[in-house]
Formats: sequence, structure tokens, C-alpha cells
Amino acid sequence: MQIEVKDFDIEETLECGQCFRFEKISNKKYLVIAHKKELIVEQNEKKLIFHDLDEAEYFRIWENYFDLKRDYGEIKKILGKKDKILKEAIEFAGGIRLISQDPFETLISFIISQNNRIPMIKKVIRNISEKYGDKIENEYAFPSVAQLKKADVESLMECKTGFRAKYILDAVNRDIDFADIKNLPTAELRKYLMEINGVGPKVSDCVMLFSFNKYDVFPVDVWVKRVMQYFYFENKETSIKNIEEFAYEKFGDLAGFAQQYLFHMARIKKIGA
DNA sequence: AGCCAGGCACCGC
DNA sequence: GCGGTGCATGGC
Repeated sequence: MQIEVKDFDIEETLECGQCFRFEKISNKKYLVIAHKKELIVEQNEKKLIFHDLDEAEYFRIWENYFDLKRDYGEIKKILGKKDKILKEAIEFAGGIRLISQDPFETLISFIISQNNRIPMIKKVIRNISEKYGDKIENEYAFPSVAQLKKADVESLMECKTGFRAKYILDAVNRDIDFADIKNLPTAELRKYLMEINGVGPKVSDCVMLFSFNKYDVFPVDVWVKRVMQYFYFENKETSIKNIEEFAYEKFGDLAGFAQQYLFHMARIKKIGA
């Protein structure tokens, strides 16, 4: 099936670092694995084409996954008025949408992301899926909590998790009720997630933003730190805490969207690097 | 060869 | 509460 989209770009949305389970097939054509399904999706201008997909499954999974119901025109309008810098970031990659992913997969993925590079993160997640997850059609789904309970440090290290193996096991063994904690306010959810060994401010913010629809967070990683210092702090060394507070104050409920636009621009333009 | 990566725990102060 | 250091692994 195919639909018409606006304020959406498949490449920007997938390649902006929020998700890891996709492969580029050709220009604007991707294989995506999520919610125990695999999908080939391609974009041609305003047309978004889903291969071998019926409507029911589109509405059950992918409409929500790609956040296609939200009016990003309105969000961009509000953020664009904040200042010139954000306006530039939005014009630079106005087709980014915040993907709504599975919380457990997102938690483990961003534990793996720490002190790591995106191609390596993708490889480790693929290794874990192939070892513990179910085969879908051609690809492997990310394992459930129950499936990952079969793992130990040694077998995870074989997936190249490195020092993060013990963190993954701690996350798995807490038997988190994701449906339940979803209702917690942002601050409480953050505190709860940070009790997990290997989960700090950055990882918990990413999990909240990319899988719990908490848009009032502002994950600060090396890139966001650089781009914020560069534009808002006269290129001077600034603590993550100060950057967070500045962002909450300035961007409010839309901080998460602002973060994605800024992160993407920083990385592509290599600002501060 | 050594440095560093979508950070974090752990340690000193 | 702050700032410094080690960490598995692989690409450059």
C-alpha cells in the first residue's frame, strides 16, 4: 500500500540515530525491522510506499511507529520561532519524525550505545537478535525479556557487547513492567530507569523519547553537547546539567523534537568535531 | 600505534 | 556535587 506524507523523510527519520534496525537498500528505500515485523519501505517525493503490506497492519504498527498521525508542521512552526539556530536545524532536516519503538528493545539498544559507534551498535543488536530472537521472514526480531533471560555474560560477550553485558543482564532481570511504568511522569520514570545498572541520564532520556513518547526530555550526548556549546554558550565548555536546564527552559514540552533536529545537524555538519 | 566512540560506574575531593 | 579515569571492541 502507499500513503501521502508531509513533513516526513524516510532517510532523515531512520538515519538520525534514534533507531538501529534498518538497512539501506537504495536511495530512499529501506528494510526496517520493528515490533517483530520486517518491512520494505520507500519514499518517492510525497508518496510513502510500503511493500507487501495490508492496511490493517499499517494501522496496527507502522502508522504509530513512524509517528505519522502527529502534525509536525505545527511543531516546526513553534520551534522555528524560538531562534535562528533552531530554524536552520529544522530547515536542514525538516523530515525527521520521532519513531515510537518497543521500550525493552530501546532500553537494551541504548545501553549498548554508550561509548560506542552507530555501525557497531547496529551490529551488536543484530547479533543479539540472531542469537536470541525469533526468525520473522528473512530477518530476526529483537528478543523478548523472557528470551534474553537465557543469556549470560559470556554468551552476550560473544555478541560483542563488551563491558555492557552485565548492564544488559541487570536490565533483563528487573522484570520491568513497561506497560505500567509508561504512565509515570517524566521525572519519576527517569529516576526509575536510572536505577538500572548502566543506565544514566542520557540512556534513560533516549528510552523515554524514542519509546515512551516523553517529548519533554533533552538527551545530551557528545554531539548535542558540542552543538549546544557552539551555538548557545559561546563555544565554551559547559556541564551537561547546565545544557539540560537551558534546554528545558527554552524548548519546554517540545525539547525532544528540538534535540533531534539539533543532533542531526550537528552530526551531518560535524559541528565542534 | 594510539585515539576515540549517541556514557556510565566508581573513585577521590 | 563535582571532575577524572577505566572500560570491550573495532575503525581510522
